[in-house]
Amino acid sequence: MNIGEIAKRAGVSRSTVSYALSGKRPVSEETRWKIQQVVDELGYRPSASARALANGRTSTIGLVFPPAGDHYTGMQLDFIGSVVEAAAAHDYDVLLSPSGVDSDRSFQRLLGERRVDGAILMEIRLEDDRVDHLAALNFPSVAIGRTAHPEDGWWVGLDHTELAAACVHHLADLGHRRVAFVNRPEQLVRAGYESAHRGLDGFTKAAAERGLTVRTYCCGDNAASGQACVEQILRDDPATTALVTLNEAALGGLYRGLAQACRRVPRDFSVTGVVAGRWAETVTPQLTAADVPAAEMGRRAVDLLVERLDHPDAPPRHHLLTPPISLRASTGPAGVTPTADAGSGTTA
Amino acid sequence: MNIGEIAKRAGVSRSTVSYALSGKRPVSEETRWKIQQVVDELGYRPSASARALANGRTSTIGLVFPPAGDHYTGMQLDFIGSVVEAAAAHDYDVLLSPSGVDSDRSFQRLLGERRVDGAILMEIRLEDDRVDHLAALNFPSVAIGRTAHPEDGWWVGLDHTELAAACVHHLADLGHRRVAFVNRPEQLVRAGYESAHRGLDGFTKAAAERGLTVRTYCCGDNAASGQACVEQILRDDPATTALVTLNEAALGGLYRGLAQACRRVPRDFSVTGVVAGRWAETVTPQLTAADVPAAEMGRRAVDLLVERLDHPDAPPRHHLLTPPISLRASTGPAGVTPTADAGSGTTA
DNA sequence: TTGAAAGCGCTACCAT
DNA sequence: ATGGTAGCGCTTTCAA
Repeated sequence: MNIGEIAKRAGVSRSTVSYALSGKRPVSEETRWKIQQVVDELGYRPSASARALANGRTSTIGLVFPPAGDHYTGMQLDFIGSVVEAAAAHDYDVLLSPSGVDSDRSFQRLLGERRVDGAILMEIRLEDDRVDHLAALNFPSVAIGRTAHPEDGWWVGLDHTELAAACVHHLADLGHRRVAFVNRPEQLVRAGYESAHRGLDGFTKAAAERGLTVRTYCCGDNAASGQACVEQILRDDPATTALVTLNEAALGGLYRGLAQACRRVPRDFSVTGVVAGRWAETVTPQLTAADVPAAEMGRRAVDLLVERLDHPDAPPRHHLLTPPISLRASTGPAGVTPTADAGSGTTA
Repeated sequence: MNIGEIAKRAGVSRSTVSYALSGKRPVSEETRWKIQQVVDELGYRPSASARALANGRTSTIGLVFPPAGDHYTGMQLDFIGSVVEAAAAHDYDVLLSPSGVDSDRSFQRLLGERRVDGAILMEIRLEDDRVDHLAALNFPSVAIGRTAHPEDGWWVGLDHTELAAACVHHLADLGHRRVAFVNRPEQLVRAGYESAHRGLDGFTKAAAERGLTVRTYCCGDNAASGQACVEQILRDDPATTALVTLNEAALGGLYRGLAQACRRVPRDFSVTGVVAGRWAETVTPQLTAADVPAAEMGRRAVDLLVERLDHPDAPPRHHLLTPPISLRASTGPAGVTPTADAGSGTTA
């Protein structure tokens, strides 16, 4: 059933039906009522394809996120959820595109076939061909994260440098002198992931500033890798008393590794990092961490995109967030020097 | 740029360009080459809206999942991820719709405006108006989960009854006599969530069969609720020595509650349930559980849907999965009767 | 092997 | 306040 059918039954022209429904032109009370009557009776809804073709807008935004290498992290889930709900609030639907790079089929479809009015990009790299490509096309998009050249882009990001530094200062204030850094997987670091690089930077600089002895590690996005990573850390330097991590998915494994090495948290060993709040609260003891405000970021990204869609020539806007560290239960004062054999007691 | 432009530059008609691109009609080698040349040069891609309007297919499938009440669980993430990737493999895009019920705006848009060729439904209720509605319309869809009347539907589901029963038998075999059941939030149970109901059924029947003393609880989808739930369990019956849970998101809190009540897992207390594998592995000790094969289920759902889209009159198909329990480290023989004061030692 | 043209269902301009 | 109609860009019949 189409608009012509409605027009016929209501005894008016198709354009009148269109206007009555869109409200883009005044329609007499009586006519409007008659049309609404027919529409309700038949349960008519205009075809999205036809409308998109006619007015050039799809009322859909694309959400571009990388294909699961290993799998997805909880934070990604939070982003997806918040973006979808924020978009729904603006009456936009969300089309998912698992694309890590510019050349992915799905990404090309999104843009080339004009399936969406705008896009939100996740998992930004410092040099990101997707961002560059969209910028070159002046295609409306907002990044969750920022590249090495964020000046004139649209994005909402986290100040990972600052956050990682805050973690270091927190630990240093507690007296820790030998601290490890647990990053995302090496593959992602090599790919230039923003959070991994800026986080590492912030950690390294702050540690130097405080005169700490540090070691840095990459770690797979899963519990087993986290456990292995802790074993490696304690093997490399049994005197390590704390760690900072960006790797949410490894967190459970990090805790397990510590437990098996008989390092009690936070008595013998402090753990902190940058992690979405609700995941920080699932571990015991709960993680003291800079809480990634994923829901807020997703919402803001959508708001920014909608603004950009409504005002094609608006100047670039962005939000850089620096959430505070939430003090929970995983950090404490550095105790007496841990005995070396506590470290060597690690089980395989 | 449109197909007419390509036709002009290639010196052929628009229909020839269309056929050259779709391959639905033979085109001379020479002509095809010329067209491809122009297409590549201009980077032409046909408009998805125009194509959808012309041939009635959007090459998009809808993924309907409930709006985050509290938030999303890890399992939901796994489903979303696997559905998106499986769809991409079939060259379908995925449109997300956060709709709990039939009447949600987003759900109505999906169907009424014909934005998608078919849909995959998550979080099925025993009586689910979305499923009924789609069935009545004969709209191609596949449910992840099954209603109370699954006979002639398309779905891929988990045998929660069997799975929960298997957990009970496992515990009973280990000598546990007093076992608690930790379900999803009461709100979801009331709404009729399939997994919550069938799981509870399976638990109850198997426990009766084995002559166990049981108590059942509802629990919010987060760590704090899990912790509170364990406290309640030990308060209600300090002699409880094991629990079965379907509540993945509460798992960390369950463990924490146990730790704070000084019940060591698995020495003093056994924990098991139905949980996606990778989440079972993030807790310490790792959870012995029936692993929800989320990735496989998502993939199968897409395969089923694509089959249904390709063969509109194919008879209903479905998959009922019963994954085995993966023995990890959270269950053990029931020990000596726990002392009552271990329970009363619970902190608030 | 190719072309012409009639839609697909809607929007929005131009009339009245 | 309303109607007629020309597109939007593609697919697909019908003809040649």
